[in-house]
Amino acid sequence: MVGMELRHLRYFVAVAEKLSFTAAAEALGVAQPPLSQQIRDLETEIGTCLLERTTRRVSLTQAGQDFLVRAKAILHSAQDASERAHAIGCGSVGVLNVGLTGSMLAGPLGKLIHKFQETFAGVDIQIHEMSPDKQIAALKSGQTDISFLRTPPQDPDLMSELAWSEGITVVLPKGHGIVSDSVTLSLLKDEKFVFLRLRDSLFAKHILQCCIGSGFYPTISQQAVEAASLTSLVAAGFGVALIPEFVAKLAHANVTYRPVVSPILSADVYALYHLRSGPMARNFLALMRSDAERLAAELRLG
Amino acid sequence: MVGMELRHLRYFVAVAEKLSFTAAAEALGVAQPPLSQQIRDLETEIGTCLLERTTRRVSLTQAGQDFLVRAKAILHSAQDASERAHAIGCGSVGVLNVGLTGSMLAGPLGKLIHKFQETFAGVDIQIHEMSPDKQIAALKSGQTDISFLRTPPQDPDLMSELAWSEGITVVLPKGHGIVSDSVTLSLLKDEKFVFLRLRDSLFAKHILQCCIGSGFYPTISQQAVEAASLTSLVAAGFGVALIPEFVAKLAHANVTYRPVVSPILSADVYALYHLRSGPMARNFLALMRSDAERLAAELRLG
DNA sequence: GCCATTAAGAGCTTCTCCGTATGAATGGTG
DNA sequence: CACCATTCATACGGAGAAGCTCTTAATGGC
Repeated sequence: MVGMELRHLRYFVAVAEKLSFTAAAEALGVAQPPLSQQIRDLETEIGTCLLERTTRRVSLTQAGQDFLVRAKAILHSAQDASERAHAIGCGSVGVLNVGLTGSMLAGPLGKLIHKFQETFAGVDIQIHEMSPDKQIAALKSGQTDISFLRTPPQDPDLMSELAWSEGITVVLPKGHGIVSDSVTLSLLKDEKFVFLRLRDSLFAKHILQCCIGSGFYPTISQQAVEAASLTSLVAAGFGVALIPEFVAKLAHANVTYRPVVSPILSADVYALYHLRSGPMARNFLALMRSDAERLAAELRLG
Repeated sequence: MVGMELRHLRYFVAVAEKLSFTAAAEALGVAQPPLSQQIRDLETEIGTCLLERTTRRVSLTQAGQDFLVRAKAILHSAQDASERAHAIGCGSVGVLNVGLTGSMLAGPLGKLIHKFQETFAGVDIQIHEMSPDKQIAALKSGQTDISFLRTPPQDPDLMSELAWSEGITVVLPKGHGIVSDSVTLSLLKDEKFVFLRLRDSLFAKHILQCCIGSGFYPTISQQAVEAASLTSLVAAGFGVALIPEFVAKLAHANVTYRPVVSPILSADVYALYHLRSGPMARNFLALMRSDAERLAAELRLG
């Protein structure tokens, strides 16, 4: 005999619980002789009798009683391990680490995460707020599974996919001279601007390029780290700011918002994931894609 | 595939720990192609990939990492269950319930139990003091595995075996007229006797028969339940007593002991055990037999 | 670009697990 | 008391699975 197998345990447990070889054989869907043979093999392997049998009665030895408990536990563990691995393989169990910047949750991501948690109740979503460069490093090291950025990096290990597009909104201090419902970028060329810190924020660089594209280099009066701070700085009189549409959802009493209608600016958000990202990230992306219509509709509504 | 087997787990753990099919195959003593096949079968059975493999590198998926931990635990449990059952089957692990009367430990039984505990360190000996009839009931119900009595009962389920023989000692109150080093039973025919309660004690009945056999019916002044009480009653002046030799080891200041030399009386102690007693009881009996010479020598020395 | 290494596939062999037929033992019943 | 029914063990043959050898495809290093 080369070794004990789970089949031996399954057979033994059946016999031990029925206290009958014939009844156990029927329950197992095998004939009685091979069952007897397998039990015999098991006893030989272990080196002790597990069952006392006469032709009329089957009973457990002390060793058999102890082994029965353990065999059942082992079979249960095996079943559990199999189901668990399957669930992890399907992405329906585990921890999904999501990297994002603090200002990202104001957009559609919140609803997406909520929907994902409803669909995959076994998955625990951990949100990690971090700066864009940290996000990329975390993705590459495996600390996070998926990340949301406004500008995807060039990296052969990382895949990027457009998650959603937002319009860009200008934030004006209350009582500002511009009163039209919408503005053009060039209209703002003489304003002072509040920017996110150009060193850190790819989004800020993008806005800067848009301004240059509209024929002016913006005067930057102040730089901030957190996107939510921009609105407060505008309210404090430091100038105006260009922010992603959904960040403007965070209403502020002392400012007014105006959509930018020319040029048509977009603040794209990309989902980033590793080439060998797990099934949970794939599920998240799949849900995101299937949810694209809802996001698009929400975008049209503003 | 009919079901997962421990073989699959053994193979998977080998591959997962070596991160190489060829190295794992060599370690397992099988060829590489069947190993690949078995892993593939396992993945099909579970319903998810456990290993990511290229022709140059093997790595674990998340599901594989989780499954590896559980598979190792299962294999360990199986090994442990097997070894444990073997140990119980050998009688080297478990609880041995010994029934005896309180006065029995004064003899060679103490040393025997001590020696058994040294030999079978995994066995926990539980001593149950109870009256003879309770001992028999306990044996038959399985509450005890082995019991020590001075007269074996007639019962088809119970086996008895002579454990040891003691001489019989007469206990005299200090200053008693008999001063010779040894006495004959008939010399005591006019004494008052302290007996164990005849209703309970088979030993007392035996002594009574011996007296009758020596031509007199003893005058019983008092009956006791505990053998150790006999000596105290003699010291208190209730008469003389006939007790097993080893009980006389419990010295008492106000009495003297004299061996009975005629007739040669013996107080036999029998080991009782159930027909289907476990291996621990068998081991105990085997040790008792192999120890018989030592006991006999001790008996000769008195 | 070639070679070494590694995993996977094909075909065949061996082993073992299982089913049928049969035997032996025991407990109940007429 | 003998018979019968039930139950477990044994014997043997066949189907299927596991394993081995040979070979192929793919990848990383030189």
